[in-house]
Amino acid sequence: MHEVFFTKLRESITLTEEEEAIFRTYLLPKKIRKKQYILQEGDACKYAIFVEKGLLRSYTVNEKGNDQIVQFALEGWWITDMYSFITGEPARYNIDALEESELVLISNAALEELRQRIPKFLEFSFLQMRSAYIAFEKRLSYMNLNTEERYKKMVETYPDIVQRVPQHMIASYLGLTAETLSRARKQMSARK
Amino acid sequence: MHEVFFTKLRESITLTEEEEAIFRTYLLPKKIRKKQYILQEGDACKYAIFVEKGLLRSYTVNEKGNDQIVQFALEGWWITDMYSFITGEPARYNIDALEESELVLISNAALEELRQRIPKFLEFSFLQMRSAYIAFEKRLSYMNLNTEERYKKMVETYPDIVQRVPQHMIASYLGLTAETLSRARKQMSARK
DNA sequence: CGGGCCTTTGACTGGTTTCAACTTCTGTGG
DNA sequence: CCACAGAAGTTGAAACCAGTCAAAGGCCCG
Repeated sequence: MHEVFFTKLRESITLTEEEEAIFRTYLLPKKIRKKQYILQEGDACKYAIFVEKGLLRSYTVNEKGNDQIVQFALEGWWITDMYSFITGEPARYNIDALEESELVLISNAALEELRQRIPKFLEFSFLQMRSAYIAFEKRLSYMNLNTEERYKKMVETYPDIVQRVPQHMIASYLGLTAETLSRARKQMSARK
Repeated sequence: MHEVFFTKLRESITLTEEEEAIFRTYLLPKKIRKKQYILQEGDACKYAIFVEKGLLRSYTVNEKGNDQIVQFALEGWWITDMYSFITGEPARYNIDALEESELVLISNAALEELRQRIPKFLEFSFLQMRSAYIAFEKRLSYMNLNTEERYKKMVETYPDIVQRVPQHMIASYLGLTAETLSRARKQMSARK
């Protein structure tokens, strides 16, 4: 149970048996099917979601009715509407499953208690947040590249996501239309 | 000395006199003139920079020779090339002063020691990082808006920056050319 | 086998960039 | 204190890239 979760944790910090036991009392396992929502826009985002298995995405729907994918989350990744999660405001994102998935849910209160009770976990949280920050910074810098370069970066950074996700969702994640990405790919393969 | 720095700190956490004294031993004050570099692409980014007074920017120069502004930093803000700062890799950003500025520099080793010695500071760091993360997420979502909306968001989010920074730098920060922003502004004022 | 989703392709449109010229503003040195 | 050079902002015209709309073909799953 929660194997990936603890493996991931042990990569950065060492937990005693007691600490691990404390942890377990806060974790909420959950399985969801493909296309099932775990969060819908407007609801309060009560949980941070850790992906044990499967693949999720968060996205918003803009005025024109198009999805804009904010994030993907594979095995070992976290996903949530961070703002809603910590403020309690209604969520601006939807989160749903692109594959059948196994999740671990944790509430904000639980995380706060854990950070309090297990100082090493506070450190872990800091490091995680810092990595996420850097990833975002990188991604933002890619938004100035042209279509082709942007797609290339995506493929080299997250080859597994590109493989497992429909192409039009990759396009959405990159801020492109499905058509534009399709054409860019065609050109790339023609040149090669 | 370092007034803004400690004010900012005290907004989130309470420090004893000893703790504050410990802090001071790690801080490196520095004044720089307008247009002066504090970090250049290729050098290792040794310091996280806290702005006591003034205004800095970080930016990259792309293949075409255009600046791309990554971040601005006003009084009370942090700025650094986070990736270079924590890995020691050569920096990918330049950081320079847009106004005469007073800074506080801290090395990564110093921050690590401080987080170790003063647990409250670890918590502070976590919270700061989390806020920065949310800000980035928000900014990324604005990149899908059209020119006018993007500029409006900028004005409402950071009115002080818009006031103090040349317009073509705002354009760069928003991922636009100076000409496009100029035209958008003209249209906006014509309609009003 | 059929339906729905996904991808591709074409024609058209529109917004942004690019390049160049001109004006306005600003700061500096004579 | 004025003159001048450089930086910043504006405007126009042309080229280009991505978006939009529409349609067709492919593929997977029930």
